Amino acid sequence: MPARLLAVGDLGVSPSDAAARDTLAFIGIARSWGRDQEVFAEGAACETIYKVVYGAVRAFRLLADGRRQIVSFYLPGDLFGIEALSAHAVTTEAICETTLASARRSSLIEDEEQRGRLSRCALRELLRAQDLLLTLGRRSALERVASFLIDLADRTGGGDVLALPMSRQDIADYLGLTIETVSRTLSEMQARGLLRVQDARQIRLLRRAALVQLCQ
Amino acid sequence: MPARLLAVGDLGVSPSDAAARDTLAFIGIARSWGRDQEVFAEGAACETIYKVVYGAVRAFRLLADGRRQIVSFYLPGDLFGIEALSAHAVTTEAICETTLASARRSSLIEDEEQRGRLSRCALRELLRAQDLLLTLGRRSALERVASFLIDLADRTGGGDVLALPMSRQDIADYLGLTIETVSRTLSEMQARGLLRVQDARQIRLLRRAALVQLCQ
DNA sequence: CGTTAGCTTGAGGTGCATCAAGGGACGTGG
DNA sequence: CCACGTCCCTTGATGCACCTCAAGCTAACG
Repeated sequence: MPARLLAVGDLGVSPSDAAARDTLAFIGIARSWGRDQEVFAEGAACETIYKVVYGAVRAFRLLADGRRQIVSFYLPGDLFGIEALSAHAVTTEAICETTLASARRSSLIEDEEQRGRLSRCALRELLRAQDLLLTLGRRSALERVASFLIDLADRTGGGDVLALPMSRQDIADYLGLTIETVSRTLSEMQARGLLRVQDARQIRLLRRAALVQLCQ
Repeated sequence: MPARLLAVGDLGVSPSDAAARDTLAFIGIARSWGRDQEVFAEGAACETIYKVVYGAVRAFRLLADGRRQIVSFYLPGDLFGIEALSAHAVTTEAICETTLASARRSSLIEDEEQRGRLSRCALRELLRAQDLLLTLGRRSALERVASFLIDLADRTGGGDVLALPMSRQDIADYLGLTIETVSRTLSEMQARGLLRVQDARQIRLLRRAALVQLCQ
Protein backbone atom coordinates (compact mmCIF):
# COMPACT_ATOMS: atom_id res chain seq x y z
CA MET A 1 0.00 0.00 0.00
CA PRO A 2 1.11 3.59 -0.66
CA ALA A 3 2.69 5.38 2.24
CA ARG A 4 2.17 9.08 2.78
CA LEU A 5 0.08 11.42 0.71
CA LEU A 6 1.21 14.63 -0.91
CA ALA A 7 -0.79 17.42 -2.42
CA VAL A 8 0.07 17.87 -6.07
CA GLY A 9 1.09 21.46 -5.58
CA ASP A 10 3.92 20.33 -3.31
CA LEU A 11 5.69 18.42 -6.04
CA GLY A 12 8.97 19.54 -7.47
CA VAL A 13 9.46 20.03 -11.17
CA SER A 14 10.13 16.80 -13.03
CA PRO A 15 13.25 16.56 -15.19
CA SER A 16 12.68 18.31 -18.46
CA ASP A 17 13.07 16.25 -21.59
CA ALA A 18 10.88 15.78 -24.64
CA ALA A 19 8.98 12.85 -23.20
CA ALA A 20 8.39 14.57 -19.90
CA ARG A 21 6.88 17.59 -21.53
CA ASP A 22 4.32 15.43 -23.29
CA THR A 23 2.51 15.09 -20.01
CA LEU A 24 -1.07 14.56 -19.06
CA ALA A 25 -2.76 17.13 -16.94
CA PHE A 26 -2.93 14.98 -13.85
CA ILE A 27 -5.68 15.67 -11.41
CA GLY A 28 -5.81 14.26 -7.93
CA ILE A 29 -3.04 13.49 -5.53
CA ALA A 30 0.49 12.22 -5.76
CA ARG A 31 1.59 9.48 -3.40
CA SER A 32 4.86 7.94 -2.30
CA TRP A 33 5.85 4.30 -2.41
CA GLY A 34 8.64 2.73 -0.38
CA ARG A 35 11.41 0.54 -1.74
CA ASP A 36 10.07 -2.69 -3.32
CA GLN A 37 6.45 -1.72 -2.70
CA GLU A 38 4.05 -2.90 -5.36
CA VAL A 39 2.22 -0.32 -7.46
CA PHE A 40 -0.02 -2.79 -9.26
CA ALA A 41 0.04 -6.54 -9.80
CA GLU A 42 -0.16 -8.69 -12.89
CA GLY A 43 -3.81 -9.60 -13.43
CA ALA A 44 -5.19 -6.54 -11.63
CA ALA A 45 -7.75 -4.38 -13.40
CA CYS A 46 -6.22 -1.53 -15.33
CA GLU A 47 -7.87 1.55 -13.85
CA THR A 48 -5.13 4.02 -13.07
CA ILE A 49 -2.36 5.57 -15.08
CA TYR A 50 0.79 6.72 -13.33
CA LYS A 51 3.55 9.16 -13.92
CA VAL A 52 6.88 9.01 -12.15
CA VAL A 53 7.66 12.23 -10.30
CA TYR A 54 10.65 11.08 -8.22
CA GLY A 55 12.34 7.73 -8.04
CA ALA A 56 12.09 4.72 -10.35
CA VAL A 57 9.78 1.78 -11.06
CA ARG A 58 10.34 -1.70 -12.50
CA ALA A 59 7.75 -3.65 -14.52
CA PHE A 60 8.24 -7.40 -14.74
CA ARG A 61 6.74 -10.80 -15.45
CA LEU A 62 7.51 -14.00 -13.60
CA LEU A 63 7.70 -17.67 -14.53
CA ALA A 64 6.16 -20.24 -12.21
CA ASP A 65 9.55 -21.12 -10.68
CA GLY A 66 10.40 -17.51 -9.89
CA ARG A 67 12.54 -16.55 -12.85
CA ARG A 68 11.93 -12.86 -13.44
CA GLN A 69 12.12 -10.73 -16.57
CA ILE A 70 12.00 -6.98 -16.11
CA VAL A 71 10.43 -5.58 -19.27
CA SER A 72 10.78 -1.91 -18.44
CA PHE A 73 12.20 0.66 -16.05
CA TYR A 74 10.28 3.90 -15.57
CA LEU A 75 12.14 7.07 -14.65
CA PRO A 76 10.95 10.57 -13.71
CA GLY A 77 8.69 11.92 -16.44
CA ASP A 78 7.65 8.47 -17.71
CA LEU A 79 4.03 7.35 -17.88
CA PHE A 80 3.09 3.75 -17.16
CA GLY A 81 0.06 1.59 -16.57
CA ILE A 82 -1.27 2.04 -20.10
CA GLU A 83 0.05 -1.26 -21.38
CA ALA A 84 -3.07 -3.25 -20.61
CA LEU A 85 -6.20 -3.93 -22.58
CA SER A 86 -8.20 -4.72 -19.46
CA ALA A 87 -5.97 -6.51 -16.93
CA HIS A 88 -2.31 -5.71 -16.28
CA ALA A 89 0.16 -8.13 -17.85
CA VAL A 90 3.04 -7.05 -15.63
CA THR A 91 3.67 -6.32 -11.98
CA THR A 92 5.17 -2.94 -11.11
CA GLU A 93 7.17 -2.02 -8.01
CA ALA A 94 8.94 1.06 -6.76
CA ILE A 95 12.69 0.46 -6.95
CA CYS A 96 13.51 3.06 -4.33
CA GLU A 97 11.57 5.73 -2.45
CA THR A 98 9.31 6.91 -5.26
CA THR A 99 6.57 9.49 -5.83
CA LEU A 100 3.93 8.88 -8.47
CA ALA A 101 1.20 11.12 -9.81
CA SER A 102 -1.87 9.27 -11.01
CA ALA A 103 -5.09 9.67 -12.93
CA ARG A 104 -8.11 7.46 -13.43
CA ARG A 105 -7.95 5.82 -16.80
CA SER A 106 -11.65 6.49 -17.37
CA SER A 107 -11.27 10.24 -16.88
CA LEU A 108 -8.40 10.42 -19.36
CA ILE A 109 -10.08 8.31 -21.98
CA GLU A 110 -12.93 10.76 -22.23
CA ASP A 111 -10.70 13.45 -23.61
CA GLU A 112 -9.80 13.19 -27.27
CA GLU A 113 -6.37 14.74 -26.98
CA GLN A 114 -5.42 12.71 -23.91
CA ARG A 115 -6.31 9.52 -25.74
CA GLY A 116 -3.92 10.47 -28.51
CA ARG A 117 -1.16 11.04 -25.98
CA LEU A 118 -1.80 7.72 -24.34
CA SER A 119 -1.61 5.82 -27.59
CA ARG A 120 1.59 7.61 -28.57
CA CYS A 121 2.98 6.64 -25.20
CA ALA A 122 1.97 3.01 -25.77
CA LEU A 123 3.71 3.03 -29.15
CA ARG A 124 6.89 4.39 -27.57
CA GLU A 125 6.67 1.54 -25.08
CA LEU A 126 6.36 -0.93 -27.95
CA LEU A 127 9.44 0.51 -29.66
CA ARG A 128 11.41 0.15 -26.46
CA ALA A 129 10.22 -3.44 -26.09
CA GLN A 130 11.41 -4.21 -29.62
CA ASP A 131 14.81 -2.69 -28.83
CA LEU A 132 15.06 -4.93 -25.81
CA LEU A 133 14.03 -7.96 -27.89
CA LEU A 134 16.98 -7.34 -30.17
CA THR A 135 19.24 -7.04 -27.13
CA LEU A 136 18.02 -10.22 -25.47
CA GLY A 137 17.87 -12.28 -28.63
CA ARG A 138 21.06 -11.29 -30.37
CA ARG A 139 23.54 -9.37 -28.25
CA SER A 140 26.43 -10.57 -26.07
CA ALA A 141 26.70 -9.69 -22.39
CA LEU A 142 29.13 -6.86 -23.17
CA GLU A 143 26.78 -5.44 -25.79
CA ARG A 144 23.77 -5.80 -23.49
CA VAL A 145 25.36 -3.86 -20.67
CA ALA A 146 26.57 -1.19 -23.10
CA SER A 147 23.04 -0.81 -24.53
CA PHE A 148 21.64 -0.52 -21.05
CA LEU A 149 24.09 2.16 -19.97
CA ILE A 150 23.73 4.23 -23.14
CA ASP A 151 19.95 4.01 -22.99
CA LEU A 152 19.94 5.07 -19.36
CA ALA A 153 22.34 7.94 -20.06
CA ASP A 154 20.13 9.15 -22.90
CA ARG A 155 17.05 9.03 -20.73
CA THR A 156 18.51 10.82 -17.74
CA GLY A 157 19.75 13.91 -19.50
CA GLY A 158 22.95 12.72 -21.08
CA GLY A 159 25.40 13.54 -18.32
CA ASP A 160 28.50 11.38 -18.03
CA VAL A 161 27.86 10.25 -14.48
CA LEU A 162 25.05 7.73 -14.22
CA ALA A 163 23.22 7.35 -10.93
CA LEU A 164 21.70 3.88 -11.07
CA PRO A 165 18.50 3.60 -9.07
CA MET A 166 18.42 -0.18 -9.54
CA SER A 167 20.46 -3.04 -8.09
CA ARG A 168 22.67 -5.47 -10.02
CA GLN A 169 19.87 -8.03 -9.69
CA ASP A 170 17.45 -5.65 -11.41
CA ILE A 171 19.91 -4.99 -14.22
CA ALA A 172 20.52 -8.72 -14.61
CA ASP A 173 16.80 -9.47 -14.76
CA TYR A 174 16.37 -6.73 -17.35
CA LEU A 175 19.22 -7.93 -19.56
CA GLY A 176 18.61 -11.66 -19.24
CA LEU A 177 21.90 -12.21 -17.39
CA THR A 178 23.01 -13.04 -13.83
CA ILE A 179 24.29 -10.53 -11.29
CA GLU A 180 27.74 -12.09 -11.52
CA THR A 181 27.87 -11.55 -15.28
CA VAL A 182 26.67 -7.96 -14.96
CA SER A 183 29.31 -7.29 -12.32
CA ARG A 184 32.10 -8.96 -14.27
CA THR A 185 31.08 -7.11 -17.43
CA LEU A 186 31.23 -3.74 -15.68
CA SER A 187 34.67 -4.64 -14.31
CA GLU A 188 35.76 -5.64 -17.80
CA MET A 189 34.52 -2.32 -19.20
CA GLN A 190 36.41 -0.50 -16.48
CA ALA A 191 39.55 -2.48 -17.32
CA ARG A 192 39.14 -1.39 -20.94
CA GLY A 193 38.85 2.23 -19.89
CA LEU A 194 35.26 2.57 -21.11
CA LEU A 195 33.89 3.67 -17.76
CA ARG A 196 34.63 3.96 -14.08
CA VAL A 197 32.56 2.23 -11.42
CA GLN A 198 32.79 4.99 -8.82
CA ASP A 199 30.64 2.94 -6.50
CA ALA A 200 28.00 0.30 -7.13
CA ARG A 201 25.29 2.85 -7.94
CA GLN A 202 27.43 5.50 -9.62
CA ILE A 203 29.09 4.97 -12.99
CA ARG A 204 31.12 7.49 -14.92
CA LEU A 205 31.10 6.98 -18.68
CA LEU A 206 34.60 7.66 -20.01
CA ARG A 207 34.55 6.57 -23.66
CA ARG A 208 30.95 6.97 -24.66
CA ALA A 209 31.62 6.59 -28.39
CA ALA A 210 33.17 3.18 -27.75
CA LEU A 211 30.12 2.17 -25.71
CA VAL A 212 27.78 3.33 -28.48
CA GLN A 213 29.89 1.34 -30.92
CA LEU A 214 29.15 -1.79 -28.90
CA CYS A 215 25.42 -1.21 -29.47
CA GLN A 216 26.00 -1.10 -33.25
CA MET B 1 7.49 -4.37 -55.17
CA PRO B 2 4.09 -6.07 -54.98
CA ALA B 3 3.34 -8.52 -57.73
CA ARG B 4 -0.16 -8.91 -59.06
CA LEU B 5 -3.24 -6.96 -58.06
CA LEU B 6 -6.54 -8.36 -56.87
CA ALA B 7 -9.89 -6.69 -56.45
CA VAL B 8 -10.99 -6.93 -52.83
CA GLY B 9 -14.19 -8.70 -53.77
CA ASP B 10 -12.15 -11.66 -55.02
CA LEU B 11 -10.61 -12.41 -51.65
CA GLY B 12 -11.47 -15.52 -49.76
CA VAL B 13 -12.70 -15.37 -46.19
CA SER B 14 -9.93 -14.92 -43.65
CA PRO B 15 -9.66 -17.44 -40.79
CA SER B 16 -12.23 -16.65 -38.16
CA ASP B 17 -10.94 -16.02 -34.68
CA ALA B 18 -11.57 -13.25 -32.18
CA ALA B 19 -8.72 -11.08 -33.45
CA ALA B 20 -9.67 -11.54 -37.05
CA ARG B 21 -13.22 -10.44 -36.46
CA ASP B 22 -11.99 -7.17 -35.00
CA THR B 23 -11.24 -6.01 -38.50
CA LEU B 24 -11.07 -2.66 -40.14
CA ALA B 25 -13.27 -1.96 -43.08
CA PHE B 26 -10.51 -1.96 -45.64
CA ILE B 27 -11.06 0.05 -48.73
CA GLY B 28 -8.88 -0.22 -51.77
CA ILE B 29 -7.13 -3.20 -53.28
CA ALA B 30 -5.39 -6.27 -51.96
CA ARG B 31 -2.05 -7.21 -53.43
CA SER B 32 0.21 -10.22 -53.41
CA TRP B 33 3.85 -10.41 -52.36
CA GLY B 34 6.28 -13.11 -53.34
CA ARG B 35 8.50 -15.06 -50.93
CA ASP B 36 11.02 -12.81 -49.12
CA GLN B 37 9.66 -9.65 -50.75
CA GLU B 38 9.78 -6.59 -48.57
CA VAL B 39 6.51 -4.97 -47.50
CA PHE B 40 8.10 -1.96 -45.83
CA ALA B 41 11.58 -1.14 -44.58
CA GLU B 42 12.89 0.09 -41.25
CA GLY B 43 13.05 3.87 -41.42
CA ALA B 44 10.31 4.23 -44.05
CA ALA B 45 7.40 6.57 -43.39
CA CYS B 46 4.47 4.91 -41.74
CA GLU B 47 1.61 5.56 -44.15
CA THR B 48 -0.15 2.27 -44.75
CA ILE B 49 -1.67 -0.32 -42.48
CA TYR B 50 -1.85 -3.92 -43.63
CA LYS B 51 -3.92 -6.97 -42.90
CA VAL B 52 -2.80 -10.47 -43.78
CA VAL B 53 -5.33 -12.24 -45.97
CA TYR B 54 -3.27 -15.28 -47.01
CA GLY B 55 0.28 -16.22 -46.14
CA ALA B 56 2.59 -14.91 -43.42
CA VAL B 57 4.87 -11.96 -42.69
CA ARG B 58 7.96 -11.48 -40.52
CA ALA B 59 8.93 -8.20 -38.84
CA PHE B 60 12.56 -7.86 -37.77
CA ARG B 61 15.41 -5.58 -36.77
CA LEU B 62 19.05 -6.02 -37.74
CA LEU B 63 22.36 -5.26 -36.08
CA ALA B 64 25.14 -3.72 -38.16
CA ASP B 65 26.88 -7.09 -38.63
CA GLY B 66 23.74 -8.80 -39.91
CA ARG B 67 22.45 -10.47 -36.76
CA ARG B 68 18.68 -10.52 -37.06
CA GLN B 69 15.94 -10.52 -34.46
CA ILE B 70 12.43 -11.29 -35.66
CA VAL B 71 10.08 -9.46 -33.31
CA SER B 72 6.80 -10.71 -34.72
CA PHE B 73 5.15 -13.06 -37.17
CA TYR B 74 1.85 -12.00 -38.72
CA LEU B 75 -0.69 -14.61 -39.79
CA PRO B 76 -4.02 -14.39 -41.64
CA GLY B 77 -6.31 -11.98 -39.83
CA ASP B 78 -3.46 -10.01 -38.19
CA LEU B 79 -3.01 -6.29 -38.67
CA PHE B 80 0.45 -4.76 -38.88
CA GLY B 81 2.19 -1.53 -39.72
CA ILE B 82 0.71 0.32 -36.75
CA GLU B 83 3.80 0.01 -34.60
CA ALA B 84 5.39 3.24 -35.65
CA LEU B 85 5.09 6.78 -34.38
CA SER B 86 6.26 8.24 -37.67
CA ALA B 87 8.92 5.99 -39.21
CA HIS B 88 8.89 2.20 -39.10
CA ALA B 89 11.24 0.64 -36.57
CA VAL B 90 11.19 -2.78 -38.21
CA THR B 91 11.46 -4.23 -41.69
CA THR B 92 8.66 -6.55 -42.82
CA GLU B 93 8.82 -9.25 -45.48
CA ALA B 94 6.43 -11.83 -46.86
CA ILE B 95 7.57 -15.27 -45.68
CA CYS B 96 5.81 -17.11 -48.49
CA GLU B 97 3.39 -16.16 -51.26
CA THR B 98 1.24 -13.70 -49.33
CA THR B 99 -1.81 -11.51 -49.94
CA LEU B 100 -2.28 -8.33 -47.92
CA ALA B 101 -5.17 -5.91 -47.75
CA SER B 102 -4.17 -2.36 -46.95
CA ALA B 103 -5.52 1.02 -45.96
CA ARG B 104 -4.02 4.46 -45.76
CA ARG B 105 -3.21 5.33 -42.20
CA SER B 106 -4.57 8.83 -42.69
CA SER B 107 -7.99 7.59 -43.77
CA LEU B 108 -8.30 5.30 -40.75
CA ILE B 109 -7.13 7.88 -38.26
CA GLU B 110 -10.00 10.13 -39.19
CA ASP B 111 -12.56 7.72 -37.87
CA GLU B 112 -13.05 7.62 -34.12
CA GLU B 113 -13.93 3.93 -33.89
CA GLN B 114 -11.11 2.84 -36.19
CA ARG B 115 -8.63 4.72 -34.05
CA GLY B 116 -9.78 2.76 -31.03
CA ARG B 117 -9.31 -0.49 -32.90
CA LEU B 118 -5.84 0.51 -33.96
CA SER B 119 -4.75 1.34 -30.45
CA ARG B 120 -6.19 -1.92 -29.10
CA CYS B 121 -4.23 -3.69 -31.79
CA ALA B 122 -1.06 -1.87 -30.79
CA LEU B 123 -1.59 -2.88 -27.17
CA ARG B 124 -2.01 -6.52 -28.18
CA GLU B 125 1.26 -6.18 -30.05
CA LEU B 126 2.91 -4.83 -26.91
CA LEU B 127 1.63 -7.74 -24.84
CA ARG B 128 3.03 -10.17 -27.35
CA ALA B 129 6.37 -8.37 -27.29
CA GLN B 130 6.48 -8.67 -23.50
CA ASP B 131 5.75 -12.39 -23.73
CA LEU B 132 8.64 -12.75 -26.12
CA LEU B 133 10.89 -10.73 -23.79
CA LEU B 134 10.23 -13.24 -21.03
CA THR B 135 11.01 -16.05 -23.45
CA LEU B 136 14.27 -14.55 -24.71
CA GLY B 137 15.48 -13.37 -21.33
CA ARG B 138 14.61 -16.29 -19.11
CA ARG B 139 13.66 -19.49 -20.91
CA SER B 140 15.81 -22.43 -22.07
CA ALA B 141 15.88 -23.60 -25.68
CA LEU B 142 13.36 -26.35 -24.91
CA GLU B 143 10.99 -23.89 -23.27
CA ARG B 144 11.42 -21.38 -26.08
CA VAL B 145 10.48 -23.85 -28.78
CA ALA B 146 7.53 -25.09 -26.72
CA SER B 147 6.27 -21.51 -26.27
CA PHE B 148 6.60 -20.90 -29.95
CA LEU B 149 4.67 -24.02 -30.94
CA ILE B 150 1.87 -23.48 -28.42
CA ASP B 151 1.52 -19.85 -29.41
CA LEU B 152 1.37 -20.77 -33.08
CA ALA B 153 -1.17 -23.53 -32.41
CA ASP B 154 -3.36 -21.10 -30.46
CA ARG B 155 -3.21 -18.55 -33.23
CA THR B 156 -3.99 -20.90 -36.09
CA GLY B 157 -7.18 -22.38 -34.75
CA GLY B 158 -5.92 -24.90 -32.24
CA GLY B 159 -5.63 -27.95 -34.47
CA ASP B 160 -3.00 -30.54 -33.56
CA VAL B 161 -1.17 -30.38 -36.87
CA LEU B 162 0.87 -27.22 -37.29
CA ALA B 163 1.72 -26.03 -40.77
CA LEU B 164 4.77 -23.83 -40.31
CA PRO B 165 4.99 -21.08 -42.90
CA MET B 166 8.49 -20.12 -41.73
CA SER B 167 11.90 -21.77 -42.06
CA ARG B 168 14.11 -23.00 -39.24
CA GLN B 169 16.20 -19.87 -39.71
CA ASP B 170 13.13 -17.71 -39.11
CA ILE B 171 12.22 -19.66 -35.98
CA ALA B 172 15.81 -19.39 -34.74
CA ASP B 173 15.90 -15.64 -35.33
CA TYR B 174 12.58 -15.28 -33.51
CA LEU B 175 13.67 -17.33 -30.48
CA GLY B 176 17.23 -16.04 -30.19
CA LEU B 177 18.74 -19.43 -31.07
CA THR B 178 20.56 -21.03 -34.03
CA ILE B 179 18.93 -23.26 -36.63
CA GLU B 180 20.91 -26.22 -35.30
CA THR B 181 19.54 -25.72 -31.80
CA VAL B 182 15.97 -25.39 -33.09
CA SER B 183 16.37 -28.55 -35.13
CA ARG B 184 17.95 -30.50 -32.26
CA THR B 185 15.26 -29.30 -29.87
CA LEU B 186 12.48 -30.48 -32.16
CA SER B 187 14.22 -33.86 -32.48
CA GLU B 188 14.52 -34.01 -28.70
CA MET B 189 10.80 -33.24 -28.33
CA GLN B 190 10.01 -35.96 -30.82
CA ALA B 191 12.19 -38.41 -28.90
CA ARG B 192 10.22 -37.53 -25.75
CA GLY B 193 6.95 -38.20 -27.55
CA LEU B 194 5.77 -34.59 -27.32
CA LEU B 195 5.29 -34.16 -31.04
CA ARG B 196 6.01 -35.65 -34.42
CA VAL B 197 8.00 -33.81 -37.09
CA GLN B 198 5.99 -35.11 -40.07
CA ASP B 199 8.17 -33.08 -42.36
CA ALA B 200 10.14 -29.89 -41.86
CA ARG B 201 7.07 -27.66 -42.25
CA GLN B 202 4.47 -29.93 -40.67
CA ILE B 203 4.45 -30.76 -36.96
CA ARG B 204 1.88 -32.86 -35.16
CA LEU B 205 1.47 -32.00 -31.49
CA LEU B 206 1.03 -35.21 -29.51
CA ARG B 207 1.20 -34.23 -25.85
CA ARG B 208 0.04 -30.67 -25.81
CA ALA B 209 -0.39 -30.49 -22.03
CA ALA B 210 3.27 -31.41 -21.60
CA LEU B 211 4.25 -28.68 -24.05
CA VAL B 212 2.10 -26.13 -22.21
CA GLN B 213 3.77 -27.24 -18.97
CA LEU B 214 7.13 -26.30 -20.47
CA CYS B 215 5.86 -22.73 -20.94
CA GLN B 216 4.96 -22.54 -17.20
C1' DC C 1 20.24 -37.79 -62.53
C1' DG C 2 22.76 -33.80 -61.04
C1' DT C 3 22.15 -29.45 -58.46
C1' DT C 4 20.61 -26.70 -54.91
C1' DA C 5 18.42 -25.17 -50.69
C1' DG C 6 16.98 -26.35 -46.38
C1' DC C 7 17.22 -29.53 -42.60
C1' DT C 8 19.47 -32.84 -39.40
C1' DT C 9 23.17 -34.74 -36.84
C1' DG C 10 27.80 -35.00 -34.83
C1' DA C 11 32.11 -33.27 -32.54
C1' DG C 12 34.23 -29.89 -30.23
C1' DG C 13 34.55 -25.08 -28.31
C1' DT C 14 32.97 -21.13 -25.53
C1' DG C 15 30.27 -17.62 -23.18
C1' DC C 16 27.71 -17.33 -19.57
C1' DA C 17 25.66 -19.79 -15.43
C1' DT C 18 26.46 -21.89 -11.16
C1' DC C 19 28.63 -22.52 -6.93
C1' DA C 20 31.51 -20.62 -3.54
C1' DA C 21 34.11 -17.35 -0.95
C1' DG C 22 35.38 -12.86 0.35
C1' DG C 23 34.91 -7.59 0.72
C1' DG C 24 32.78 -3.13 1.66
C1' DA C 25 29.04 -0.15 3.33
C1' DC C 26 25.69 0.49 6.58
C1' DG C 27 23.02 -0.10 10.69
C1' DT C 28 22.48 -1.75 15.43
C1' DG C 29 23.73 -2.75 19.97
C1' DG C 30 27.07 -3.03 23.55
C1' DC D 1 33.73 4.08 19.58
C1' DC D 2 34.05 -0.56 18.16
C1' DA D 3 32.04 -5.41 17.41
C1' DC D 4 28.90 -7.74 14.64
C1' DG D 5 25.40 -8.78 11.39
C1' DT D 6 23.22 -8.02 6.99
C1' DC D 7 22.89 -6.78 2.36
C1' DC D 8 24.83 -6.15 -1.84
C1' DC D 9 28.57 -6.48 -4.77
C1' DT D 10 32.88 -8.54 -6.65
C1' DT D 11 35.93 -12.19 -7.86
C1' DG D 12 37.38 -16.99 -8.64
C1' DA D 13 36.78 -21.94 -10.12
C1' DT D 14 34.17 -25.03 -12.51
C1' DG D 15 30.36 -26.79 -15.45
C1' DC D 16 27.12 -26.93 -19.04
C1' DA D 17 23.79 -25.21 -22.55
C1' DC D 18 24.09 -23.57 -26.60
C1' DC D 19 27.14 -22.07 -30.52
C1' DT D 20 30.34 -23.14 -34.23
C1' DC D 21 32.11 -25.85 -37.66
C1' DA D 22 31.50 -29.69 -40.55
C1' DA D 23 29.35 -33.40 -42.93
C1' DG D 24 25.51 -35.89 -44.58
C1' DC D 25 20.54 -36.25 -45.72
C1' DT D 26 16.14 -35.08 -48.19
C1' DA D 27 13.15 -33.05 -51.41
C1' DA D 28 12.27 -30.15 -55.26
C1' DC D 29 13.44 -29.14 -59.75
C1' DG D 30 16.00 -28.59 -63.90
